Amino acid sequence: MRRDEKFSDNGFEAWGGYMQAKITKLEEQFSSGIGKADNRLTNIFNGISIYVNGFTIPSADELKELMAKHGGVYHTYQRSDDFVIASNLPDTKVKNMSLARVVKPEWITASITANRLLDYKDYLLYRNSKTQPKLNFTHTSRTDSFNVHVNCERKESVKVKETSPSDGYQKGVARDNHSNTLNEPEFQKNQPTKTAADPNFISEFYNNSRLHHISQLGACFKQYVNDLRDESNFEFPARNDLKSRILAIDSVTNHSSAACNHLKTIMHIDMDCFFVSVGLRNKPELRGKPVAVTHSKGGQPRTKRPGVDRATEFNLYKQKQFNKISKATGIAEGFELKTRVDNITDEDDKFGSMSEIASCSYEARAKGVKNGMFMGEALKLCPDLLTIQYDFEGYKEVAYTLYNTISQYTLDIEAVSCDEMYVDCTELLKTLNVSVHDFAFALREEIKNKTGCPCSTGFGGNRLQARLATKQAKPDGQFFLTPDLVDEFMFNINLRDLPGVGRQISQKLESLGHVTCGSLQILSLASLQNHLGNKTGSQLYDQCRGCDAHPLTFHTVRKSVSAEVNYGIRFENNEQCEEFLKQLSAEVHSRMLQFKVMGKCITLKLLVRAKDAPVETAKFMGHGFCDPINKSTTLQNATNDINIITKEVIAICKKQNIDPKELRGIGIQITKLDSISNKQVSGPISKFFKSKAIRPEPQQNKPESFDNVQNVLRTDQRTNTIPSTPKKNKVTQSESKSPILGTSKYNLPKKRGRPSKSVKPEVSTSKNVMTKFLQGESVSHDICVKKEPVKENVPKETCTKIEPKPGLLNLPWEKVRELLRAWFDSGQTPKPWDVDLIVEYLREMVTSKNIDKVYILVNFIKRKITEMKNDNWNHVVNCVVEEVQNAMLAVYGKKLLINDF
DNA sequence: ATCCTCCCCTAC
DNA sequence: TAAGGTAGGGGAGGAT
Repeated sequence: MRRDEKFSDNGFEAWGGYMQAKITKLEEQFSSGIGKADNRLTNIFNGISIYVNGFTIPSADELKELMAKHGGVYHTYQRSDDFVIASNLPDTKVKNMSLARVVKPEWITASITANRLLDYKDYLLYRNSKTQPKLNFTHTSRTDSFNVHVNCERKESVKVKETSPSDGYQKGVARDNHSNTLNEPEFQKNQPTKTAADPNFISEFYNNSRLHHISQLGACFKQYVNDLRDESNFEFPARNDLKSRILAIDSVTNHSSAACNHLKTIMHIDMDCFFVSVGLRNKPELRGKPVAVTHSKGGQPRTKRPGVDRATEFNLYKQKQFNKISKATGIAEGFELKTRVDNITDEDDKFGSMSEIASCSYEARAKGVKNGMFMGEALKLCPDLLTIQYDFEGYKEVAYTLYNTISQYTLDIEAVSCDEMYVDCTELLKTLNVSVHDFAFALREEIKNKTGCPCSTGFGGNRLQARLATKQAKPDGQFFLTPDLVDEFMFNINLRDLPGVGRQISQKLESLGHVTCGSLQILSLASLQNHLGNKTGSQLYDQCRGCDAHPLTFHTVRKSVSAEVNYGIRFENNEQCEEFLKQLSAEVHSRMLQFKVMGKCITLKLLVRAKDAPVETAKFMGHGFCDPINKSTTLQNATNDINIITKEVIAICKKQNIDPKELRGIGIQITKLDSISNKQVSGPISKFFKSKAIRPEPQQNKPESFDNVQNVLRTDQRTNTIPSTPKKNKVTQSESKSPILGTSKYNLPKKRGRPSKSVKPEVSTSKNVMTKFLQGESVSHDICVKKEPVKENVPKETCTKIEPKPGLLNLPWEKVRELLRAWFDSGQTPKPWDVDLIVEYLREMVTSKNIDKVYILVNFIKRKITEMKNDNWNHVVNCVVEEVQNAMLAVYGKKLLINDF
């Protein structure tokens, strides 16, 4: 039923009929069996609807029955004689219902967003009010949605009366573990959306934040590559399979191997419009159409919020941007700035949405839509743009599959993000003895089959070339930028497309008259450096010629941990602000535990509404035009103590003397990190042999990857970081390998996997003890200290030589590395006897001609110690290397290849 | 010269 | 409505 006519003041009755029509339509949809009942009910009712008795709508029981009939758990609530509330969302939404009981006429607000619930809430306010506000009804035929605008002065802000726990809802109401918040004051200022003053804001916000997910997932895969390289024996049996698949390709090229044997071949691989591709896996009917992933559902106009002044706010952005460029280049006029707010209209226009597009399909890109663009502008460019929801679980799943696919062929991987990586294919291509094109074809095919998503690959002699090649290859293609092509290829590349050249630098260069690489090649190195600084200048000088000296980094070391929220920050008073700082500190603290780091430097980042900026932001709940404030404290010692962090952060904040009402963004960053295990005491290697005997039941703890899982799979509950669930004991190592999917609902068949080493039963027992022991070792410091000291810790200085000298030879060799890692992480000065133990082990490996393992171990040791940058340890490397080379010369007459790190 | 601190910029 | 996070590199300018 469509209602294009404007409603009069008695429109509520008609609206009751309208809702009835919706219910009827809903029933039709159910009987025709389209989609899932849950979704549709949510869409139609939008969480909650209030029905006023007297209209031709179902009674409470009828409604309950109706909803129950269509599946899902729905609850109805008889709230009073006047009306019935129905909800399919238990608990949190239930809180809203008490509103109906605390209606007072003076609470009517000046302008009310009119989505279902609020329509009727406001109706109720209206009904009880004496002021008789003027009502405007609008109906959007495009989305078939219905808005009501209540035009009335607000007399005072809403205060909600707290109800007693037994009051206000029936028995049998489903509650989840947040039920204690059921009767908390809920309805602030008649605002439908939570602000940061709400107790669950942080987790809810992070659950919905695309940038948060991108960032966390990216970090997760960097760690994953670290872990894989640490644990790997660098054997890649799956290569055989790949090779046979390549040979089976019909058009396999007959020239073998890479074009340039002596040069490196770098591959860059990137999923095509990742979020969209993942979203379309189950929506084949949308393929080939312009699709975007965004929170916005479409082009329905929003109700104007009072106080919003988009023109003023956008001008401020633009002016600031202009000032920056002209200051940097000395050019004061004559260039035109384009910003992404240029094409945004007012809120109540259908092109006024400021929801950001996370990813859009190539069909949408063809019309000019870009990632990061606001929905309003995108709709102008592409009126038939379709939107789909985020699927954060799906992204993890696909990304994990991508990484596992590549890593079964090589671990020379630099993880860029969840959908993108560089791979050094030099050795792989040489071993396979296939052409770049055939390799790329087979690989892309495999990824497409496994994930259902297309990807593109670019190849070149360095990371820059590979990356630009990928851009050329997209979508769903591959491109090999061979050396003979480089010069011509580079000439036409847009400067903006160079990695590292963003908005500021490209605008600067443009104002200097350069848009393409070819053009920039005219500039001298000195002149570039003059404009952009030393490093940036020389990097750009190289880049525009297709050169890039940066090697891939396969192993990353985290340098900072931070958490920030620049959305929904609207505080009434200092208490709310302080409470939020506490919560954010807790978030940072939990991440520090997860990454096992402590930090020395604490930075508080604040966004404060700029003086001239409108109080209401153009973007709903956004931060608007702000002045940034960053203040930091450096502590004496590194810490991960939540109390210290909280205290410092609150102290810094107070010092700034900022009106909490003006705050729009808050972040906490910890830098100058130390690995937490560096703070441990006692030498793990020697200790292990002792502890095996005297420690019957070692502490158990989940493997590190579970932290990642917990954190990344975060749904609503904030997990403490070191839980010990009995079930997790049983998780095998191979299961826990996935940083993402290890625990849970995804029981993806584990296709990846090194051939398991044959392990004898008794060794297996010791392995178990060992594993647990080492995990116990890596429990974070602040937990350790609270526990009763473990026996071995007591005589730590006398924890000397291993008495019944067992040697490392009895251990499975991959365990040796675990042991080594624990040793490196012990934070102690290395003991000579431990060094002897290693040397003896390596000598033995050389004599028994286990060179591949010696190679891995020695390089592992060298890399680890190089990373430590600790002089005490450097001599260990020298000693080990020297002894190993001596043995090598003795046995083989040659030295072992040792890498530089 | 080299380091530290406070930014700005870029990338996903 | 909307969910504008997070990590790393590097420049400017002052302290050592």
